[in-house]
Amino acid sequence: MSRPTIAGVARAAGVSVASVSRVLNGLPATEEMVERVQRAVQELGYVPDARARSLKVGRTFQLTLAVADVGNPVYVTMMRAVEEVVSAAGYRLVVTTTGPDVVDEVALVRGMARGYADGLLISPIRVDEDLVKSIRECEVPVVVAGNVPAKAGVDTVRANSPKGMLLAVDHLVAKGRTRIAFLNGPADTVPGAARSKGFTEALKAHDLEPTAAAEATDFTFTAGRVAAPGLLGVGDEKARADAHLPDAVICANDLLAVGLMHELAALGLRVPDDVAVVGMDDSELAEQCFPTLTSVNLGSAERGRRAAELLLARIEDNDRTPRRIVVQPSLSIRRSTP
Amino acid sequence: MSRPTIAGVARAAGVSVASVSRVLNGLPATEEMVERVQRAVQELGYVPDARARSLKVGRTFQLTLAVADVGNPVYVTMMRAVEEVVSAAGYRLVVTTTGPDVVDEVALVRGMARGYADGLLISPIRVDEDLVKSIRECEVPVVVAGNVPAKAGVDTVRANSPKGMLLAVDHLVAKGRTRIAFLNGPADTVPGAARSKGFTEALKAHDLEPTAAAEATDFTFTAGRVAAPGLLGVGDEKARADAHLPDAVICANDLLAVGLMHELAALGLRVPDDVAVVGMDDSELAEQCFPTLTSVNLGSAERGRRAAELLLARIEDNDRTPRRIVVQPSLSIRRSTP
DNA sequence: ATCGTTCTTGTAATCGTTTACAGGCCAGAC
DNA sequence: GTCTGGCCTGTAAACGATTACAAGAACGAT
Repeated sequence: MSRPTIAGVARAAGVSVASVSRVLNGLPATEEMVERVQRAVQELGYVPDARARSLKVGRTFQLTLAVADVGNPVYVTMMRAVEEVVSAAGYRLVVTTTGPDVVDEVALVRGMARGYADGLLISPIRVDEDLVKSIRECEVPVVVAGNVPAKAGVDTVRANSPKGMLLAVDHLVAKGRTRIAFLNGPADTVPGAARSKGFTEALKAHDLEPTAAAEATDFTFTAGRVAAPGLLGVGDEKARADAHLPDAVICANDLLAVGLMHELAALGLRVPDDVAVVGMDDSELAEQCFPTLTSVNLGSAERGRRAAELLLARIEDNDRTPRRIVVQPSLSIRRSTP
Repeated sequence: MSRPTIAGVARAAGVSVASVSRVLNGLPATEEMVERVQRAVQELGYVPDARARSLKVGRTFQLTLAVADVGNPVYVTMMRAVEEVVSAAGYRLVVTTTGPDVVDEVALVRGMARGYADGLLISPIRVDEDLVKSIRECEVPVVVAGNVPAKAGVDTVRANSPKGMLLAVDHLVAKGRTRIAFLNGPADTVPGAARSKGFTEALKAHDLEPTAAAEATDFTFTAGRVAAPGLLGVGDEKARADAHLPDAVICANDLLAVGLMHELAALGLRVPDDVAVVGMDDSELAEQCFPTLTSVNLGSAERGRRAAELLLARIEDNDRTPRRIVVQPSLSIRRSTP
C-alpha cells in the first residue's frame, strides 16, 4: 500500500482531483466541498508530493546557499540570518560547501540549471571571468554576497572592508599603537585583496608605514598559527632588537586572529599589553576566545539577511534592475586591544 | 526562449526522446547516436531538469540533515563528515535547523512525507513518544544520530557519554583532582540526561561525591557563562572558605566549557592551576580557545560519517534490519587540565 | 532464400500535481 | 418563462523526464 495520491483522495471524497487541488490550495469552494476533501485527506493521511508539485509549478521552494567553508564562524552568522529570512518565506535552505577552488563554484552555478533550487546565494572566495559569466547566464536568480564586477549584472551585497580597516587603524592609533602589522589570508581571494588594499590605504591615511605583513594560506585557524611566526620576525633577533616587532596586528578574519593569539601566547607576548590584536568579521568566536577579540563587524548577519531578501525579491520579479548593496562596518571593541 | 527540454534535443538531433534519454543515462547506443545526441546537447546547452527527473524516478538525490543549532561547533564537525559521504554518493545536503523544541522536530519528520528528500539524518536534542512515532512511520528512511529507544526500529549512531565521562574523571583523578563539579546543559535533553547519569556513575566508580553541579539553560557559550557563578558558589564565602570550590569542572560540551573558562578568568581563577576544565565534543573550538581545552572526543566526525553511510545503505535497501552503532569516545588532552 | 535472434530505435504511457477550459446549475431580471 | 451572468465543479492537457513495449533492421544459421 503506497502513499495516497490526489486521485485517491478525490475518489475517497467522491469529487474530482481538480476540486481536491483547489481546496488544498485555498481556492474558493463550497463549505461542503471543503469539508469532504478535508475529511478524506485526514483519513488517508494524504500529503502532497513536493516532486510533482515542483515539476508543475516550476518551483522547488528551495534556495541554495554556497559558502567556501562551513567551519568559518562568519558563515554560521550569515547562514543563521539567511535561514531566518528564507524559512519565513516558506523556503528550505540547501547548504553547499564549495571549497577554495573557483572551478567548483563555476560547476555549482552551472548546475543550478538543473532546477533543484529556485535561487542561489553565493559567497565566492575567488572570482574569475568564468564565474562571472556563469553567474550572468545562470538559469535561476543569483545573489552574490561579496564583490563581483557590476557587469555581472547581478544583485550583490558586500562589506566595506577598507572602511572597516580604517576603523581598526583609527582605534589602534588612538590607543597609541603605530607599529601595525597585517596578517592576511590568501591575497588572490576577493576578501584577501580587498583587505590588503584597505590596510595599505588606512595606514597611509595616518601617515604610517606597515610594520610587517604576512599571508596565510587559508582563512583558517591553523593557517593563522602557521603564518604568525613569519609575521612576528621570530628567529630574526635583529628585527626584534630594533624594535621592529609590531605593537598591533590586524587580521583579515577572526580565525586568523585567534591563531595568531595562540602563537603570541606561546612566545610569551601578552595581548594587548605587548601586542594588540584586531580581527575581522566579529563572529561568535570573537567573544568566545581569550582575551576576547576586538573585531571589525563587517555586518555578516545583515549581509546575509539583505542578500536573502534580494534573492526572494528577484524570484518574485526577475526583471528588476540589479542592486548593489554595501553594508557599513562597525568596530566591536573588546579586550585584545588596550 | 526558455530552456531546452529533452524534446528539443530530440528534434535537433533528429532522434526520439527515448534515445536522448538513453544516451544521457549511458544505456547502450550506437556510436552515431551518441555522437548526434551529444552534439545537440552541446549546441542547445541542454541540462536535464531535476524536478521532472525526481517525479519520474521517485528520488530527489537530496538528503536532509537536521540539527538543533548550527552555531554549535560539534555540528560543524558532523556536517563536514556527512557532507563528504553523501556528496561522494551524488547527493546534495539540505541542512535544517530545528531549534530546541521537539514539536519542530516532529513537524520536520512528518514533513518528509512530501518527498523533497530521499532520507533524513536527524540529531534530536529532545525525544518524546510523538517523535519516536513519527520516525517509525516516516515515509522516507531515517537515521538518528543520538539515542532513541530500540522500538523506534530505526538505524542509530550514538556516542557513549558515560564512557566518555569516565575517561574525563579518570584523567582528573590521575592528576590529583578530587573536588569535581559538573556543568550540564538542560537535563531534559537526551545528551543532558546521558551526561548527567554518566557523571554520577563515573564519580561513584572513584568513590567520589560530586562537589557541585549546575544546569545551563542551553548548550551554548552564553548559557555556560550565566550558569558558571552558581556552580562556583560565587557569593557564598562560606563555601569557598570551606574549600568547597571545585578543583575541576567537567562540562557537557565545549561551548559550556569555554563559557565557564571566561567566568573563571573574570574571578581571577587560573586554569588549570586552580580549576581544571574538561569539555565534551572535542570540537574545533577546543583547540581554538585559550587555554586549549581538554575535551572528550565523542566521535562526532565518525558518528556523522557512519550515520550517513547507514542512511545511504537504507536508501538502497529499506528492508535491512536496523543497526544501532555506538561510537567509542577518547580523550583529547590539552592545556586546561594539568 | 527464409527464419529466428539480437540489437537498436521509436511510440506512448506514466509519475502526481496544477490549471485552462467547458459544462451545469442557480438566481435575478426582463 | 426565458435569458444572461456568475458560481462551482469536472475533464483533460500540460510540466519534462524515464521506461515498457513494439517494431524494424541486421545478421547468422539452416
